[in-house]
Amino acid sequence: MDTLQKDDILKQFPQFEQPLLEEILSQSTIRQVQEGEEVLRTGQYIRSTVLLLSGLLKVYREDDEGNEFLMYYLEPGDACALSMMCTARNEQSQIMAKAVAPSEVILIPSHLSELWLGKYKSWHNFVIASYRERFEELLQTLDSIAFKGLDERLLFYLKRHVKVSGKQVRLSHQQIADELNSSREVISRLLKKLEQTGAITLHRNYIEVHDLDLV
Amino acid sequence: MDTLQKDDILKQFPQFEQPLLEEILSQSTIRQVQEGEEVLRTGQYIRSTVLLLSGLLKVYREDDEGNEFLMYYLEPGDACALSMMCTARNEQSQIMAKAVAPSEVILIPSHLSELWLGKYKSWHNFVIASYRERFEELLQTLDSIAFKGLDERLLFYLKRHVKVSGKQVRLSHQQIADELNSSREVISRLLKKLEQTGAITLHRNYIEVHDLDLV
DNA sequence: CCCCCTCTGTGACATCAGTCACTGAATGCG
DNA sequence: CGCATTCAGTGACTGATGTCACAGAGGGGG
Repeated sequence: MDTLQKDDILKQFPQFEQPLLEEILSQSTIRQVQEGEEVLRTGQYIRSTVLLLSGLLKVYREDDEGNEFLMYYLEPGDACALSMMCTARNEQSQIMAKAVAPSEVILIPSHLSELWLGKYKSWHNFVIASYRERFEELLQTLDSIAFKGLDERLLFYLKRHVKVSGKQVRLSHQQIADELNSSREVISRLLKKLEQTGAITLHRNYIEVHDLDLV
Repeated sequence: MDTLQKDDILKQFPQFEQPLLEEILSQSTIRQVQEGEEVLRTGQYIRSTVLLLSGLLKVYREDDEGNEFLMYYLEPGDACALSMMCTARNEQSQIMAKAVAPSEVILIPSHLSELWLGKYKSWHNFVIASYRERFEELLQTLDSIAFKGLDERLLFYLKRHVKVSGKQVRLSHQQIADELNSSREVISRLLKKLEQTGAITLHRNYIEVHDLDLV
C-alpha cells in the first residue's frame, strides 16, 4: 500500500527529491474528497498545505451575498498556492476550494512545508513555481472580468473547462452562470448564439464542444 | 553617502539582518525614478527584483487596446512581488509599474535575490510576506470588479488612494476613469453624487476627501 | 487682460446584462 | 405510463454604464 502511494506521488510530483518524497509519505495525510466536497472555506484557518494527487478542484471567490466567481482549476500535480502562503502565518483562507470530481489531496502540516523550503531545493522551487503560476492564472481571470464582455468571458471559461476535463462539458447553464457570476437566462442566450456558429452543440446537462477557436 | 543610504534602507526595511543590508548596499543599484516614469513594462524581461525605498508606485494591468486597471499601490518598504517571481525563471513581466511620485527603487540582480532566499531568513520571510500581501490586495481588487458596481468601486479606489497619499486627492476625473477602466463622464457623475452626500468636495484637479465611511 | 486649453457638468441616447414571467422539453420515479 | 421536477428557451422590461455632443469654468501664458 505504501509503495503504491509512493508511486502515485512520484507520478504527479516527479520533480521531488527522494528524501522529500519519503518525508511526504511519512509525515502527511492523504484525504479522499467526494465530488462537491469543500477542501478550503473562506474564513477557515489553514493548518496544512494542500497538494492535489488526483481528481480536480475548483478554486473560487465568494462574497457575503453568496455570489461567486471561478479563479482557476487545480489539476493533479498542482498545489494550492494560497494554502502555502496562509500556512506560513497561520492565517485564514481568503478563498474557497471545492472538488468538482472525486479527488485525493495530500495535506502537509504547515510547519513542515515551511521547514522544507530551506531543506529541499525541489520543494522550494515547487512553491515558487506554484505561486507564480496561480498568480498568472489569476491575472488572466482578472483581465477577462475587467476588459471583456460576458460573451468572451464565456468562451474563456469554456476553453479552460475543456482543457481540464475534455470536450464533453457536463454542466448546466445554471452552474456556468454561477461560476461567471451571471444569470442563467443570459448564459442560455449566449450559448445559443455559440451553437448557431457551430462551435458547440447544446444538450440537456452537457455541452459538446467542437472548436472554440472558430468564433 | 553610503552610510546615509544605509540608514535610508534600514528605515524602510528594519527587518533585514545586518549582513543582508551590507549585501544590498554593495550589490544592488539604486535608481531615481521621475513621476510618470515606468519601472516595469508588460512584456519586458525582468532581471532584477524591485524594492521601493521612497515615493509611490502604481502597479496595473494593461490590455492590447490600451485599457488599464489599477491592481495596487506599492509604498516605501514594499517589493514588487511579480518581479520576484519572474526573476526566478527569467521571464517576462505580466504587468506595468509606474511611479506616481518621484521615487527611489532598489534593483537587486535576480541571481542574488534567488540566492538570498536560502541564505537569509529575513529575506525569505520578506519574499513570502510580499507574495501574500500582493495576492490579498489583488483579491480585493478582483472582488470589487467582480461583485461591485462602479459606485462602490470608486469608493474603494478613493479610500485606497487616501491611505497612500492623503486626503487631498490630486487626480483629474479622467485619470480616475482610466484606472477604473471607465469613462470620465460616468466618474464625474458619481463624484458629483458623492459630493452631495458631503463625503468629498470637488475642485479642479483635485478632490478633498472628508469621510468616505459616511456613505 | 484676453485667449486657449484642459477640466468639469449635463442631457440624450445606445448597449449590455440582469430580472420577470412564462412555456416547453427532458428526465426520473412511483 | 403519468406526474413532478429540473433544465432550457424566449420575449418584455429595467437599470447601469458607456458614448456623443456640447456648454461653461478655471488657469496659465503671451
